[in-house]
Amino acid sequence: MARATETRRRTRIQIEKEQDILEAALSLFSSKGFPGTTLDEIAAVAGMSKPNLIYYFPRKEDVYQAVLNHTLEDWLEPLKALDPSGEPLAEIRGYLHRKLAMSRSRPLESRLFANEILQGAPQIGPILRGPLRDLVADKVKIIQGWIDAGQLTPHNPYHLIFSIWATTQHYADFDVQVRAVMGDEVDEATRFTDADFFLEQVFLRGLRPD
Amino acid sequence: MARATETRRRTRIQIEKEQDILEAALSLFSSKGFPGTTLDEIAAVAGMSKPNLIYYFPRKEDVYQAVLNHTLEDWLEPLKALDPSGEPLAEIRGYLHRKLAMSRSRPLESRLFANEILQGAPQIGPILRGPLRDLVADKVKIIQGWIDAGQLTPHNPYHLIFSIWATTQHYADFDVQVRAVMGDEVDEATRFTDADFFLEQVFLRGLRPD
DNA sequence: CGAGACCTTTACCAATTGGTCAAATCTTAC
DNA sequence: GTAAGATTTGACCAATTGGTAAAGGTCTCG
Repeated sequence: MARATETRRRTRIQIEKEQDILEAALSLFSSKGFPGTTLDEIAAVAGMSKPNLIYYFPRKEDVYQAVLNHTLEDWLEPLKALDPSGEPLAEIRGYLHRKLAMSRSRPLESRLFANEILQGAPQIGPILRGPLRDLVADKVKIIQGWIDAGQLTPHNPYHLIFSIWATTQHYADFDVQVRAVMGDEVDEATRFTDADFFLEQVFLRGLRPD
Repeated sequence: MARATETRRRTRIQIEKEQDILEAALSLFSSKGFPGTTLDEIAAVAGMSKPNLIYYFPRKEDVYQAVLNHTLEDWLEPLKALDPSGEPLAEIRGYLHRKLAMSRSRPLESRLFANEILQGAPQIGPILRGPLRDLVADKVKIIQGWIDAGQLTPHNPYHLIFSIWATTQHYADFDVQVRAVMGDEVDEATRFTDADFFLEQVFLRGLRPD
């Protein structure tokens, strides 16, 4: 046995192949969801036979779980970087900016999570109710502090965070719709530049105290 | 033959059973996606045998297509109701309100579309690029008119519409995450009231001209 | 009522899918 | 170089799935 999770030191081949598998799986799971993706497809995209894939990840769920975990850390990074000692409006603008940049650079990851959550978060439910919840609670406290200090217009910080998630991820998750509605003549750079400008304007004007 | 789409007048039983099927299918497709839903499940929830289900909808895709079509009209209604002759900020507040109310009253429909678009809109792609695109273009023109008249802060109306879609649908599509993060002690009414208040504040402050 | 259309089900099927197994091949550390 | 361990694959399997066939039961309308 040479399972990925084994205590035994990981082989060169093991590292490479697992990487190939995770890449293939991300691309498939993110666009077709868990039930819509087959092991045969993943194996084909990863350039190996199905039994070989199963040699590295014994069950389909293991592949999926691995892809989720592999992505999760990066996903929380933008929010973690919100700095309590920074200037409130600048911090929020920074967060907005990082999150939107993430939607542009990592749309597959965004859609992977969107799929997972849409289906009721069967795998990452505990993470949402644990680490994510704690992280958000922490940042909410920071934002509330800014509000109490009169540096932001009073509002419910939870909904501010949800709104930032929603608006920024929209450009990754609903990319097909955005392009269908705007027309393909609007290129990616323009789309994201305009979105950034719009969101910054609305949120900053909306939050700046009188 | 007694196909749903036949020119023959529809039977009482036909109407009832098709309704049962569409309800069952909506509930399943919206939470498990197209590939994750089986005909056996739909039939079971609809209270009939699989061949009986197939009698009404010969192929799985037909059921899915029917659910989508059945929902589509209602889905576009809130945006259609945006009135060119109304007061700009009141119209936008009204739209925001209707759309959020929709997320609350029809979360299954919201998740159905989210699933469909996430997977690349294989079925409703043409609708997005046709009727939806035209409808949005029309409303964008109206909003642009308000901007030109100095009644709204200058911005790109496309992104305003996307932001309203994103923020309001978030409470339906990512309901599991919202509840996980806020904790279940925050009840639905509070959640939606607070969201409504927050969104209204941010968007109206963000759009009101100086 | 009764005939014809409509509805429903049991039994079945071929294809796909996640996963197993044993044998063959390749790597690596000595 | 070689042996032990790691990797890879072809052949295979049971379960599930979308869908068919045929025959029995039910509704409706004159």
